[in-house]
Amino acid sequence: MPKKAAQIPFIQSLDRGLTILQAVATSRQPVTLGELAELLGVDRSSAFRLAQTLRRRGFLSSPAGRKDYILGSAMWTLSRQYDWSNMLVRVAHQELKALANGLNETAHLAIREGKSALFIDSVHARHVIVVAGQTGELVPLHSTAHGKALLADLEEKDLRTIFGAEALPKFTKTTIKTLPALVKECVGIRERGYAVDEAEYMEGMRCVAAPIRLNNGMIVGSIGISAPASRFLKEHYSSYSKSVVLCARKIGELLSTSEEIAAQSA
Amino acid sequence: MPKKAAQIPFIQSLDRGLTILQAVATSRQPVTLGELAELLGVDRSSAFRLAQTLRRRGFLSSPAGRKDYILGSAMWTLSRQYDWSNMLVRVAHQELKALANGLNETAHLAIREGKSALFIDSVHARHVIVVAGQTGELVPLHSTAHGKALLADLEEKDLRTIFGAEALPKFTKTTIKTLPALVKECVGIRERGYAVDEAEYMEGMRCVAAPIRLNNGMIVGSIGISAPASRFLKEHYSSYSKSVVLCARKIGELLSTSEEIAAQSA
DNA sequence: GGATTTATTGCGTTTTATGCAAAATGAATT
DNA sequence: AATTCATTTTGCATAAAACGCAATAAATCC
Repeated sequence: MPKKAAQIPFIQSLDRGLTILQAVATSRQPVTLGELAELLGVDRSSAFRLAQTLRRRGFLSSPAGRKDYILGSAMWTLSRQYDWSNMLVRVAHQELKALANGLNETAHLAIREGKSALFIDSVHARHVIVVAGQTGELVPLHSTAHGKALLADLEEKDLRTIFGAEALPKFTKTTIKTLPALVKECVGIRERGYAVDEAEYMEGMRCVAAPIRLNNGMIVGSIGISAPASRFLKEHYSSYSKSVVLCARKIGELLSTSEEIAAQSA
Repeated sequence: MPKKAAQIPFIQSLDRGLTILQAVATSRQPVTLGELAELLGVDRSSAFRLAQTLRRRGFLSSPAGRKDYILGSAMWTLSRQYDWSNMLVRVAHQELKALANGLNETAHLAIREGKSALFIDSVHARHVIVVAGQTGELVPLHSTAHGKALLADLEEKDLRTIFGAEALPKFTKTTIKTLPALVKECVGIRERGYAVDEAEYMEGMRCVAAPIRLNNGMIVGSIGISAPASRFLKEHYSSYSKSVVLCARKIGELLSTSEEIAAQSA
């Protein structure tokens, strides 16, 4: 068999360590040494030394008095202190630009922050007066396309945790008023793949947004197009949403840089 | 380096890979190969292969068209899907028990979840009627000792993000009413190291809680003691708070299991 | 208390990670 | 466009380190 010349060099023991990390992270139970050894197909002693290395650095930890492994605080610290939004901006900016220029309207990139959606990047089309959504702006989750796209996967109980028992703040006639209505909206978004905003936050504004998903499905942000209803007509929804969904998918793929693993030989 | 002579076996290349991860995570800029090589004190080619291994697995990634490294989505996924509260319960339960038994009152462990504090574990003292705070209960952040302890490090703008512009929900006469008042309260908590609840959520209940911090200072949970004011007198604050703060610190140390594996003997 | 499982350590051997050097790539300068 | 300089990437021989084996220690189970 002709082997692909471009074999990515890789460090076995580091790779094994990462496998351990992922195994421990995805297991609901603490993971024992034996399980790790079997998973990697190596001797217990090897698994032991790998796990010890991870523990020394705080990437793994053991429940008090136990020998098996759980994730350590280093993982927690690392992921929390890292500026993920910055990474998202970097990766998505090109696509955002392409989207805005392709449709000649303003495109936004948003993430969830607390009980709001936060615009972390935007590209304004040329010759178009900017009407809304500066970078850095916080908007409600339940009354904007971006916000709803970010909520798309949540169940009723999760939504209740976020919004509590109070009535949802009302901004316009079309703002979603109740939690059950929001739940239904989320189902629709999951089915269609995108969310719309029919002047639900600002009068006279329309918006389409799609959730950006990692390859495991997790929603990490949203991308969308907004414009005054005078220019963004109802008949545009079909084509705009297609572009937005495609763009969101592309960004998701860019974020999930695990393509090369498939190219491996057995 | 005055590092403890470690008989702990460790895998060099895995350890180096972890160093890379941490370096990339703590850098605000993408990190170049040269920087990694220098940091590790190895040849560029070695750093290259380590970084490639991390990238293959999605732990690192490169900005579009660039060669330097940023954190990859695997880190994101891992830390998000892991059940951190479960880990916290495991690590803290012994201490929680000791605290409750030592003071003979109910002790709680809480984390922040959205705009609420969530009780994830509790130990009830013997012979004491349980009055509040079952595991799984959600309570407001601004009107409970646990909630305020969890907010302690936030600045005004962060608090505004969480609570929005609306008035803070009022539960009792003593509930904190305004955001500026909450900001001031947070400053006090940072100085004292603990938060108190003077019947701010439930009439007739007192509570002391302290933030649990990782060794880098990040608040990841809170621990505290609650009881009816009839039994938890004002003059108890001094001693109770001392115990609670100590307990929080101990849990924080247990979570930050960076080096002290040697201490786990016998 | 003995037996069985699981975790840990020591050691010789083989694998593998490494540094070197050279090739490719890319950026900057003229 | 040609040349330089810097950085990334590949090939390879060798030193180093990771590995499995086997022995020992610690836990767990009867």
